[in-house]
Amino acid sequence: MLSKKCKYAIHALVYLAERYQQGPVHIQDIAEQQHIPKKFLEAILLELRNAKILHSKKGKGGGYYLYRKPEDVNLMEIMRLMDGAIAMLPCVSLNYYEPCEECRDEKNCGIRDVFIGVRDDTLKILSESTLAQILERQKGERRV
Amino acid sequence: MLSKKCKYAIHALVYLAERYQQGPVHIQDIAEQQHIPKKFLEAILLELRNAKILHSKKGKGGGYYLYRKPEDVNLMEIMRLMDGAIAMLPCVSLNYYEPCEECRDEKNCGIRDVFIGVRDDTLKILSESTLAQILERQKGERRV
DNA sequence: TAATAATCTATCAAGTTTGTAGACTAATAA
DNA sequence: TTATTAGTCTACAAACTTGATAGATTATTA
Repeated sequence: MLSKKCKYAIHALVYLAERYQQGPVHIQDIAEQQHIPKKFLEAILLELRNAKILHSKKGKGGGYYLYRKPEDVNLMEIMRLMDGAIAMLPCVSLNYYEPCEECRDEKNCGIRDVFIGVRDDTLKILSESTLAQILERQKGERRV
Repeated sequence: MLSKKCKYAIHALVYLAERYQQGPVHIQDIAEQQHIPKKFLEAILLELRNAKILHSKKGKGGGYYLYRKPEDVNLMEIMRLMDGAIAMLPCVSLNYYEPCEECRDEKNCGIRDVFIGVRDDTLKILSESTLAQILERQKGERRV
């Protein structure tokens, strides 16, 4: 399950993607519209800023805005940033690999094979799911 | 990530699948061989028993044994039993559905669509991954 | 009926997640 | 230059979840 932190991050980013190239949006605004505790959101936005996904502007008229194009930000990256590994087992994680304590013979582990498959399918979808795509789908569905 | 509980369950079941139709195996044996805290394992096996995946026999010469054939026990069922929902968002879970607090318009949610895709791919693999298959792969790989 | 091994209840320690408070810093506009 | 605005940073705490343990009880079998 995604953490609340990660869900908040995704919602905030979609919100900012809708306002791409329309100047800085301030935290308060995002927090209220997306029902996210402001102080918690601050920490999240800061992380996204450090990851070069967002930029910020201080002072009056300041706020956060998307640094990259909405088509260049995908859910794989966001989820790794917020929640860490996407894989279901540490021993199949690409970015957060750790050997399984239980496992004494990783190469001959039949369980591992299953989760390599799950990981690959999951990463494929998540890496192809960009903010632009999410916006596109929402608009598309609204017309129905 | 899978919980330790779930990993323990899978390992214990694979262990019992290797000893299918060879009489009851007692907890102590499984716990030692798979390096699982005995008392914790007790609770896990009990749950698996209540789910009709295992049976048990009390008294001397007693223990646990697989109730169904190894090809009739898949990881989807085990994971749901141990960890609950497999989906990454409550609003796309088939067995543990809950509306997302954040979401005000579930049908037009572009985020949701992504995770429906992830869920479907994941469930497909997990439901096809049976204890028999896991054993098969391990044996196959050992020959190499 | 003694020994064995599963069953049940209760509890606890540790870690993680979520949320809050307040001081500090940079930018802007008057 | 100064007041105001709004992001930045540090620290913390409540709530929840996970992982693990202890001990009494019950059923079975030799």
